[in-house]
Amino acid sequence: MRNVRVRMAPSPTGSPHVGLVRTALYNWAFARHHGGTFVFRIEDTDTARNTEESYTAILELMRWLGLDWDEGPEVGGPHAPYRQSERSDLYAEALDKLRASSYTYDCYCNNDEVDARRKASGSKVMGYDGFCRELTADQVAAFEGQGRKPVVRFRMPDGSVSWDDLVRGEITFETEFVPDYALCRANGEPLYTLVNPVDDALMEITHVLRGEDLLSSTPRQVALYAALIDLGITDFTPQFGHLPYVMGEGNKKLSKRDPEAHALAYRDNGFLPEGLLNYLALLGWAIAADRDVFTLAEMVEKFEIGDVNANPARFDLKKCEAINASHMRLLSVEDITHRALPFLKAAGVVGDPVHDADAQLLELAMPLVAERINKLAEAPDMLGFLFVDEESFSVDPADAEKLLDEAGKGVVKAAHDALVDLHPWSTDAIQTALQAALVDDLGPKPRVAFGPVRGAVSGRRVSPPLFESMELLGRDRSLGRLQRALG
RNA sequence: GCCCCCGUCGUCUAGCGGCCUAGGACGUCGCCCUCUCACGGCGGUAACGCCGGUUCAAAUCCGGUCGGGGGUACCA
Repeated sequence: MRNVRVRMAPSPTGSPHVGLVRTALYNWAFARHHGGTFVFRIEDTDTARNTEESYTAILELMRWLGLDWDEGPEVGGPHAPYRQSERSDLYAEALDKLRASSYTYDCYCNNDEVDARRKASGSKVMGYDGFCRELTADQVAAFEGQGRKPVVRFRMPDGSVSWDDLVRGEITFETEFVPDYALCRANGEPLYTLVNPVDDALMEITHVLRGEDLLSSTPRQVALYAALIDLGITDFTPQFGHLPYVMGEGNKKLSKRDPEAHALAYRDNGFLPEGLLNYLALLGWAIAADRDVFTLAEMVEKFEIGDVNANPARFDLKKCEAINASHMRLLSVEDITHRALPFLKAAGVVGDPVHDADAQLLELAMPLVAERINKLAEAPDMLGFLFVDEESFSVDPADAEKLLDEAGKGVVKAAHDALVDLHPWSTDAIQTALQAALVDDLGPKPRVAFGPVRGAVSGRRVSPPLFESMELLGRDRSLGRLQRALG
């Protein structure tokens, strides 16, 4: 078999979509599994819709995910450049060859004329009717005389076109239902229909793994490939595999309007790239009957395109979070600390750069929270109370109301009294003292007894373990906060 | 309308003729653990769209039907 070469070819329009990530992942995993080449190409021929922001976001996304490409923007390669906007001469050349052949013809029709003819003929096929297929020189002269500029149309062959889809098996289209299509605009600008197959051919792409939405354009490409081969532009047709959609709520494709659709938002919300990727991999593929959590390396080892499911998958944020949480559990405390740092800095929990004292405290505190957060972005809320200045410290108003009523204050007072002369100030000693003072003497259930203390000290109803937290906070600050809660 | 794709628990899936009174995961419900939360443990809930056919035997193969999705551009 020829060396595997696959590509991801996004259009830089809008904010990158999770469906794009899934497609990129499958291509990447396929390439890595087969020891092939992963090409990254930017399809920015539609100048009206492309933006530089989107282009930058896609690169940033790929880098964050760790889906490295062997050829493409910023890394170059033998088929550079990899942005279609910089490859115009290549398309012009291919178009010239096509135009000089009988595979295409110049077409002078406009939409209204085509519509009118269809209405008159009663044809059920919607697209172009082939009117200009056999124009005489006189007819061409007449159109030119009217100042019309032609588009170049590909002449679909008679009969049928079929291919063995890598995920769906044999697919056949009768070409009577696949109208002749334009390869470029009348102003000469090449269209996707030309540019995409030509680049795949030039870049020697062997397997085209793309979204199901391109399924119906595949017969056109297969037919075009025959022409490209005949014209010596390439010498083989790639294999195609059409991946199922990633759906949103209801029965529609996950759209850019859905917040879950935006890939970079997962990074900003504290997801791990390995968590997102693992979840997305599950949308259409399974590593085993009884396993959901795996590493990228394991995926590379096991990924077969033939195992990909053909039916569309609904995106489920809950499961995505659960898979992410599993990956959090796989990380060392040091790793989580390192990765949570940007979130802690952004929230102002620690400074940037981090002071030595904060770094030390973080090292002690992180083990307490690492296993109780499911996303990195949850770290600041859990840790903030340890780092905040006493002047800025405050108890969450809603939690204060629940925890620090009259009874709660009684508990806090008792806790303060029990701890004021405590030595040493250690987790064990604090726990023993509070247990004796609050539970054994006053009698309430532990959860009732420790709640108000937790609120007074951490400022929240939910916090890292109380006694450990108080040890880290130190005697003065702990007692001070208890005192404050009483006032 | 026409063409194409798809159809297993609420969701993602395993299943590729007998191992299936259909397995796992998320969700959900109950219980346990417990200083809160999270983790963890145990148990429950819940699916082969429908109708025919092939076969000793069908979730698995075939046909039809219904349902969902996509395409039908001088968008990609």
